[in-house]
Amino acid sequence: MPELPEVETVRDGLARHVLGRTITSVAVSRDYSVRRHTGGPLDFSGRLTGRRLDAAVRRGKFLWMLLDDEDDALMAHLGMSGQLLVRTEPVEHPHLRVRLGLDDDGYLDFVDQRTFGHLSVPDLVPTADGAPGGLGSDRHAVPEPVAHIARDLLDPALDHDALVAAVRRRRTGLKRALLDQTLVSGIGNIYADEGLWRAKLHYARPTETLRRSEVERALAGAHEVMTEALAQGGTSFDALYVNVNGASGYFDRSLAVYGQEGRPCPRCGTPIRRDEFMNRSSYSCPHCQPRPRRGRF
DNA sequence: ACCGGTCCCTGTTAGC
DNA sequence: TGCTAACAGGGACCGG
Repeated sequence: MPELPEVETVRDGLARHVLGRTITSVAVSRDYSVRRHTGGPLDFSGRLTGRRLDAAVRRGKFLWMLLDDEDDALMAHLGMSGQLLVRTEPVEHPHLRVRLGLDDDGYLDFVDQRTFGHLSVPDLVPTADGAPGGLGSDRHAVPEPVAHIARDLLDPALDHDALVAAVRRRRTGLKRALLDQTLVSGIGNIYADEGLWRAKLHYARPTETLRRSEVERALAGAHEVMTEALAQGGTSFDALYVNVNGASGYFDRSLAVYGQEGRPCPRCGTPIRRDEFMNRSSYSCPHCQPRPRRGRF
């Protein structure tokens, strides 16, 4: 599934391929894919037709394109299986949900197998801290639905010390905190597990008992995995999501614990364990990441 | 204000 | 072989 590095790759691809293009037509083939747009599918199409795509911006896994320097934007969340594909021809696709026709006779297609992703055209609101809304634009504004989403680890305007302090003020498990979008955005299940393994910390460590240095290690671990994934996967915009299941080459080669139940830990050889966690899975090394006596899940 | 549980979707895979 | 159930998971939402 697209995690932050993949979304950043898409953002970069949009910035290089469709910036400055004007939308000439909008076709919504699945209403559910625009369910977050308040005015419905017709309003969605109406608000986009004739608009120029001016900048591609990202915060966490939210992505948006500014429209004509005005106070709204085309916003996308790719969910688990969403893809934004730049086409020169109207290619048929079984999971095509929205197609934007562009004034260079090309297309921007939103393809989404599992339809957890969505598009909308929300209004922009000023950022609370007066800094740029995200990566890709200097404009101090974000789409309204993104206003409560925290900055991510790759954001230059992220207040790192404040984040560490906020995590330690929480009374929850460490992994829950890492996944909490209102604390820090863009860390998904895979990156949380991989980051915690690098930091040698168990996911259920209670946040209120963590040392500052331990929180910093956990964040550094997640940052490291993201940076490496970005460096390896960030070159081919069109080919990135050819595999619908989202398994990029990076994940095939580089995962230490995620999905590796029973396989040896790359560091110590102990078989990786899998636990039920928040109705999904957590993978960790029983030796490198000892379970706390009183864990918070 | 904070915290944790539930649900939304659909294609693939595992199991009977 | 054909069916069902489990699984993948970010974020909105809701109740405590």
